Amino acid sequence: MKPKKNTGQNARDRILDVSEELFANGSFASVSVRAVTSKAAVNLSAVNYYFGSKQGLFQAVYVRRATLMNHERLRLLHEADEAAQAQGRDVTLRDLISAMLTPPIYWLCDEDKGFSVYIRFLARSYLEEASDMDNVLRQEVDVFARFVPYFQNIKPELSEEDVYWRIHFIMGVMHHTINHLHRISLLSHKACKKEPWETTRDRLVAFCCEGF
Amino acid sequence: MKPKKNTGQNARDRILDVSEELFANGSFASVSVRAVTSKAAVNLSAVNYYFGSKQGLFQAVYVRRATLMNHERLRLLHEADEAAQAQGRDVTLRDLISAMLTPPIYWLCDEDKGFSVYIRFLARSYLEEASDMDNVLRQEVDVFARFVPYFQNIKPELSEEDVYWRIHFIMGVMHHTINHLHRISLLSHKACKKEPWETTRDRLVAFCCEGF
DNA sequence: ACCTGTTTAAAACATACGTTTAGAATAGGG
DNA sequence: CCCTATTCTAAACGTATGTTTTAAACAGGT
Repeated sequence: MKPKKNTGQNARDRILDVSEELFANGSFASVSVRAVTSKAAVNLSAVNYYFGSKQGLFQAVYVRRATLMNHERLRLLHEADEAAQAQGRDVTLRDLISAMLTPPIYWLCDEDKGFSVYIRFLARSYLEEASDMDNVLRQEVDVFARFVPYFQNIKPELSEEDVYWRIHFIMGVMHHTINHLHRISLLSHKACKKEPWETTRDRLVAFCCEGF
Repeated sequence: MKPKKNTGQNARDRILDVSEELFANGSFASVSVRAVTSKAAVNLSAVNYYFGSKQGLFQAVYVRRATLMNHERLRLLHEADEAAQAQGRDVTLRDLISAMLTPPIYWLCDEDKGFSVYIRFLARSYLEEASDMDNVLRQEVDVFARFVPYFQNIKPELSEEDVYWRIHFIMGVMHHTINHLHRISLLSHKACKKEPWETTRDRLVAFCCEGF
């Protein structure tokens, strides 16, 4: 009768949290429903009860926080846009790329919240053949489409195709960093140390700005 | 008694070819031994006979062509180095990055050979938790280590850490392109068309050169 | 032909999987 | 308190999994 019991950590949320983490570290097929339910300390059938199927659970994990990050990106874009207009200048390339990369990188390195896990989950999802991953991507695609006119305004000589290719490359740098930040030390023959997230973000933004 | 029967397509090779393709399109856990053997038209137990286990098969797929690509990279590096020395100049940034990216991108877009499949397999392997993937990566890491002095020679102001971060970013752009080339159209709102591999390579190299 | 090592075949094994079912426990409103 | 909808539990179902076993087929050398 009542719409929802939203008191702290009910079974549903616990399942989402746990499966978010497991899906972030392993592929869809490699994570079993039993692993999720046992780690979440709920009954095996809870997944099917709340989400219908394992696939339904996966999509629920995605949906839960997807819009937040993209809204944050658009918020940063508008913020930069208004600041630029106030000063009677154009938005800078750095503003745009920073607006795209700051939310995920900030969340990735923010160890307190569960967002860090979600970012890794998201990056991995890109490789998941889970049938409707194309639909899942569409939201992010639409957000980036909003950035395109700004890019073209700054670099009018670029075709739309050029812009999209460069955005594609930026996503590549971002995803790779998300997926392999934990072994950057190995990949660099121990040359790279742990550093604050702003430093990592700045490296990323600098590389992408120049590349663009 | 005889060392090996290398006549064309024996069962072992057929298994390797098929599983290479399946592992390129799906995660380790999502590809079943039965799917491999049935598609390869061999008996179910052939995988365990030849490779000991499913894991053994996966590593065998990796090992089969891993050294080739890295040798090709080093070959291009030496080629550029000698050409530069002959003209009494330094190797260019473009030479270095092109040497890293040309082999995988060329193979990726070469539809005749099975290498295209392998490149996608490789890119996906990076996300596989298959226990010793860190060892698997080491070979590629070692190859890139050979590039580092050249980069530092061109840009002496960069620390070793800086160089490795930039190489890391280049890998990101490359892997992302490999993994998502098939849906670049979707990601770009249909703005990006199919194009010859050299064009794609040049986009990549240009982006990475500027970013570096 | 015989022997020897290699390869293929069919069947079975034990376990893990996602999902379903039927019923008990729980909670809140009347 | 009773009623109803929701949540949770335990057990089972059918199937798919990786691997093992046993033996047959095959090949090449002597």
